[in-house]
Amino acid sequence: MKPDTTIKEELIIEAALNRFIHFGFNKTTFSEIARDLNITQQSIYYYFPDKKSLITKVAENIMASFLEELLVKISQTKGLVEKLKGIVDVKASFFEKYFMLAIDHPKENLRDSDELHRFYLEMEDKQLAIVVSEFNEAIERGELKKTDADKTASILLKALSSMQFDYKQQHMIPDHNSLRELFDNQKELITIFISGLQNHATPCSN
Amino acid sequence: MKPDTTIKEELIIEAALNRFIHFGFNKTTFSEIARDLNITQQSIYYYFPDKKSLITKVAENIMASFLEELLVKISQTKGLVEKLKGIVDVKASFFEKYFMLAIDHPKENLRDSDELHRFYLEMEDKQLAIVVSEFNEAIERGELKKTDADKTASILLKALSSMQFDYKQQHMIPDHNSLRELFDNQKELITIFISGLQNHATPCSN
DNA sequence: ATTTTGACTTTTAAATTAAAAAAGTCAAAA
DNA sequence: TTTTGACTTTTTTAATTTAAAAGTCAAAAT
Repeated sequence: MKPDTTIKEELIIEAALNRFIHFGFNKTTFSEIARDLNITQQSIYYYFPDKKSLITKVAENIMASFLEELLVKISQTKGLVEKLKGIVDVKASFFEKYFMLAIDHPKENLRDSDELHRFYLEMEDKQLAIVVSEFNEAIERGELKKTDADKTASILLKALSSMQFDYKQQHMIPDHNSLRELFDNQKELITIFISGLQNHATPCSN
Repeated sequence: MKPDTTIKEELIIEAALNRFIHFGFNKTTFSEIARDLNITQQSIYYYFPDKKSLITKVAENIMASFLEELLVKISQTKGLVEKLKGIVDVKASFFEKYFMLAIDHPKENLRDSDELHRFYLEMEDKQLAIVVSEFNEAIERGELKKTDADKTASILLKALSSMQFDYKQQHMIPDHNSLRELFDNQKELITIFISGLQNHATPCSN
């Protein structure tokens, strides 16, 4: 049975997340979170030593559920291309839900804490690791010719990331249609890219 | 024979370019350019109505020589992949020379004039057009299977652009080695991508 | 004892203002 | 026709203030 502290902590995390989703990290204050919970802002300090640690905790939660969904999706699909497209789908749904955390307030955006930045890089690493392992499995299945999975996966991810949503060019809020187009392009790229790796593997080459 | 005005105009453009290369558009003033030419800043206004028009003129010159080099390079290489890699080379050399114009001063960077922005988009269009036409010619040569050249070229360029140098992440000045790695990655992507197109386009679905 | 809070200090961000520098104008001189 | 000195206007930058949020702590409440 959960101790009281843990429950309260989770309530705070939940309330914070709700604020963060709508207003971003920097535009959310402790007193706002506290007001939502009918407590005083000082109480939060009993559970979290500072704002950074609360933000980190929230980010960790999101990332964990992201990775979880990713793995579920991959396990539910067959074939390398379909698995990779599945990754795009998961990314798409998370982006639509949490893009405000990436955008935050336009001007503020660059000053994320070192911690958060380290975190972000860690995430990229994990994604890369997942894709690499899928590549290797595809090679074992004979679905893909032998390649330097590390290098190839890294190139693919970089290529996809370049297609990422650019919050500076667009008008603040990403609209559903251009996001859809973006993710469709990513999927198309995956198809061509993997086909390129397969080379003669297709049974119907002339 | 060139009239005097044209010569002087070109001198100003040249001097401005030299300043721009080192300090960017925003950190360069008319009086600095004038000082370099031993004239007063007001004289520049005789040739250019305002700063924007001088910048535009300089940018036009660079872009023109860029496109020129691009076409030369393409005409000198054989085979779609080699031509595309040639494009990367030209882009690389121009970037190394003119990256300051893209970076400018970090904070100032976002406020380029509308004109310059339109210009930039125009350049992207032209590049796309070139790649599309190379795709079509490759198809005619039988080097490539029939595809929607427009769409495919656009996906390739987007994928490549994502791999672009990100001046916010790095530490200001792009170092030669990481640029080299970047452009090598771009070339690798091109190889895989085109290879993918060569056996992908046929409707051989299972 | 654990948790919460009021009263407080410190830090950081936002707004205001003042000063400086650059952009741009124009009539007169070269 | 081209250049310049003397000028005004606009934009940047820096300095100052103000407000708000972050963070501390001892006392009160549960």
